[in-house]
Formats: sequence, structure tokens, C-alpha cells
Amino acid sequence: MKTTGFVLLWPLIAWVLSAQKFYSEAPLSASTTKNVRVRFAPSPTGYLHVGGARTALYNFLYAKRFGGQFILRVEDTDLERSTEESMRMQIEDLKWLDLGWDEGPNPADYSDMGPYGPYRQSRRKEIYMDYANRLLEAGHAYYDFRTDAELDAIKDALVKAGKPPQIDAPKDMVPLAEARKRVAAGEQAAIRFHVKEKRDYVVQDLVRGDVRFPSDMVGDFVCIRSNGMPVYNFCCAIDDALMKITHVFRAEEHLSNTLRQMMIFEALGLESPRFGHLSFILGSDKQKLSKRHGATSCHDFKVKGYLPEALNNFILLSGWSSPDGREILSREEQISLFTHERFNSAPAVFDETKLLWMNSMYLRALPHDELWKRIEPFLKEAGLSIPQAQDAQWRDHALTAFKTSMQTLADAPKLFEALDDSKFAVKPEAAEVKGWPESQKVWAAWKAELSSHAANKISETEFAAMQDRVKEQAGVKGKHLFMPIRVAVIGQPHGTELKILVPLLDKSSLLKRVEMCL
RNA sequence: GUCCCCAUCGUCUAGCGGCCUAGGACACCACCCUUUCACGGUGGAUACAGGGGUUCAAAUCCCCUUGGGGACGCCA
Repeated sequence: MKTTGFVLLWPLIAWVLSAQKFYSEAPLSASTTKNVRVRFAPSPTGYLHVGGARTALYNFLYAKRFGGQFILRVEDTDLERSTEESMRMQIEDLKWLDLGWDEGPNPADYSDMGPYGPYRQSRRKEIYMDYANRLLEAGHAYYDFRTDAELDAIKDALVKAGKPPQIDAPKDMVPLAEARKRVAAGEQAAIRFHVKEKRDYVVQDLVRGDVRFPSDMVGDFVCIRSNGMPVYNFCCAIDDALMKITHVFRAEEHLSNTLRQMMIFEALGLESPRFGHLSFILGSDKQKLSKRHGATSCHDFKVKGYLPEALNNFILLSGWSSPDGREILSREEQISLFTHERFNSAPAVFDETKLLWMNSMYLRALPHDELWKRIEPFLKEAGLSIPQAQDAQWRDHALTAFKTSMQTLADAPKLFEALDDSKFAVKPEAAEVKGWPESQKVWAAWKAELSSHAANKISETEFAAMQDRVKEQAGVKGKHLFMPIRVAVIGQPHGTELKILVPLLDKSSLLKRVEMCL
């Protein structure tokens, strides 16, 4: 009986399942039929953070994946904090990460690039005012002449009464015609959105599924400040619609803002993009990543010698995973594999140790010409002079020797230092080796070998032979042979293989070094 | 306080009802390679927050608890 019921139910269950399937795939089919337009909209208040970089990367990848456009929009409506300098810094950071945009400020001269400009919100005031007027006329918004002090008093009273500090329309709302006269006469007033009906709004979030918000979660919120500058939720919604944005992938902190934005879209009859709210990247203490966690901006990582490719790949993986679990992915692979279905809705802790590993992987995979180009600024900064580096073959050899010891570009100076005569010194770590009675004998024999060597360069095979003769001459073998020689070459008992190191140095500098030991 | 989101090894994650005595990666430990260091190779330890359901079957679905986070600005 029970099995019969189960069997009879099957078609129904299958139907329900397939219906759900269809529903959940709807966003994807939308993205394939409609030209995808996504944006990254930072506010220029400092360097680009890794969280912002990840948002930018995801949007970039999504645009590329579906052959759409990636737009950079500058949200600089907060006059207090936004700076031109910050905008330029963030543009530099995005360029460094190779996340180029199709529309937005031109990276060369910051002029507008694309058909839907301006792309800096501070230059779109008339547009916002136009839409604010439409809201006003439709009764979806009103001028609010109340002062900060009055508003604060209202909020205080609400908090005391145990209610959320939401501002609602004043009892004696000024009629629009009169309000306009007063504003024209120079009176200051903000424009507030009027939340009239109480009902639920549902965000069909691409990352979190359906999220339901009651409209009374927000009060009448400000669209235009009394100084004429629009507020985030208002311009964000207007711009997303006007710039024909189809998908918005942004941080989770904006999830509840979406309610206000939905209200604006609805009141203005504008088409809403689809939203996907990404989880945060956290510090090791599971708090939102901030300055006290150390490096958090892309610029910090650049300075610390990380490769942009590695940083990109690493942040890609904190919040998204590839279908087959592979982690090192080329830009092309990232694009071809990218879908919003593989976002992780749980927050991710930023783990610099793994980034370090990934960076070393990328470092080693780089062609030597390219690696050298990236290393050079770090050597220069450390004040190293390595004339041999003019020779491409020498560079190739040196990089082969050193790159497995490097995790970041910033590790290069202390490695290449070994090749700069002016920086040579017997390091404290060599104290024990210095004290060995064998060491003097080894050094003497090594010096003799060097002196009798005709050429200024020593090949790997020549060095092997020289080493064998030192072994015989000094009558020492094992670590008591190798370590003193290494100290006489690089000033310390541990490090790169001698047969690789010695050919990188001239006979004259090797002689100088062994003399310093003796 | 109200509303919302989140919860698998230390960390990033796979998993979308049976292929799970839970897979991969980083880190860690051991061994191998190497007359040093690093690289590389092999192996190991380590996780479904707790409690209730639903189901023949639950890491996976539902509820509660706990914990973490976010929003409630004339910030973004």
C-alpha cells in the first residue's frame, strides 16, 4: 500500500523537482539571451582592498565569460571622504591586476569612456535630480525641511520607546508646489523616498536564493541630501538602470540595501538588474578584514612582492571554486569556467600563507625574461649593483638557481646580494664553520685553485674538478669541505648549490671573498 | 533591540538524499631525493557546531539552540 502510494507520487515529485530546476536556472538563461553588462563601483577612499579586488575580478570574469561589458563606475558622492587621488590609486590597482574595463574613466586621462557616462557619480547630479523630481511628482518622495537636530530628537525618542530609529514623513508634510518655492528661495531640504505601503519584497539573489524583506524594515530614506548631492542607494539604483546593468555582484553588506533599491526601481518603473551578494573576506580572527590584519590592500601586496596573477588567482578561490577542484588557473581558464553557481555563500578567512604558496608557484612558472623584469625594481630598491645581469644567459642561469628559493619578488634582493661584491660579508651564521680547523686549510687550497685558474669565468665542470683538487689538497671531505667553500663564496654555510653559484661569479670576486675569510 | 545572511579539517574548499568508513589544496608531521638550504616525491594526522524531526537512507531537506557576521546614516 505504502509503496503504491510512493510510486503514484513519483510523477508529482519529479514534476516539482523539474519545476524547481527550471526556476533556479532562469537567471542563467537570462544571461545568455541578454547582453551581459556588469560593473564594479568602488568609492574612492583609499587603496583598493582585496575584498574590492575580488568583487572587481568576479564581475570582470562574468563579463568575459558571457561576452558582455565590464563597467567601472566611481561612487564618489561622499564629498567628505572621496578623493581624486584615491580614484587614481584604485585605477592603478585595477590596472596592476589587469582587470581592464570597457566603459568608465579612461585609465590614461580619466576622461569618460563609453556611451553611458559620466561614470563618476559626482558628475551626474542633474541626472539624479531629474529622477528625484519624477519621484516627487509621482508622490513617491517629498522635500524634508527638518533640521539635523529635529531628526536626532525624533530618533532619540524612538530609541527610548524601543522602536527602530526610522524617520517617517512629518505630519505636516509640505505640499510639493510650496516646497519647491521654498527651495527656490534658498531653503535647504533633503528629498526623502516615501515608503507608503507595508508589504514584503523578495530579492532573488543569485548567491543566496530568495531573500524576503518587509518594507517597514526601512524608514523614509534620503535620496538627495540637502546639499544637493545624491545618496548611495539612490544613485546606485538609477545608474544601474541607466547604464543597463544586467547583473550586480557585490559584497554582502549591500544585501539589505537592495530593498531600498528595489523600491526605487519600482517607483520609477526602471528595470532592476539581478543581484548576487558575495560573502565577506575575513581576517584570521574572523572579523572583517581591516588594517590591523596587516596587508589588506592590493597596493600592500604589490609592495610585498606578490604577482598580480597570483593575487587574482588566490582571491578568485576565496568565495568561488572550479568544478574540477583545480586551483591554479590561467586567466583563460578562469573565464571559461566562471559561473555564479559556484559562489560560496559562507565567508572566507584570508590566508596569506596559501597566497604565499600560490605566489611562489606563479613565480617559478614565469618565463625568465619576464621574471627578471619584475625582480629588477626590487633589486634597485635594495641598492644592489649586479653588472653581470646585462648578460641574458647569466640572468637565466641566476634565476634558475634562485627562483626555487623565492616566494615573493621581495625575496630576490637577499638572494642576489650574494652576487654583489660590495655586499659580501661573512655572516654571523658562518661563525661555527669559521671556527673549524679544517676551514683554513680548505680556504687556502681554494684560493690556490682560483689563482691558478686561467679564465675569469669558471664553468660547472671546471668547478667540480677544482673542488676535487681542494678535497685532496686539504684532506677534508663532507660538510667540512663544502661548508667552508660555501662560506668563501656567499658568506654563509647554507644556500644555493655551489656548482650553480660559482659559475655566476667572476674569478676575481671569488678571490676577493676567500681572502676576506683568510 | 528589530530584520537579514552564514555554519564541512587550523585555513581555502568539494559535496546540492544513497557513489561519504567525507575528496582536493595550503599549512603541519614523517620518510625519500640531496654531502647544505630550497625545490621535488611518497605517506600521515586533522572536519560535517549541538539537538530534534522528515526519509528505507541525511554533511546534504525542515525546525530549534548556539556561535559568527551584516543592515537599521543627509557613509558606501
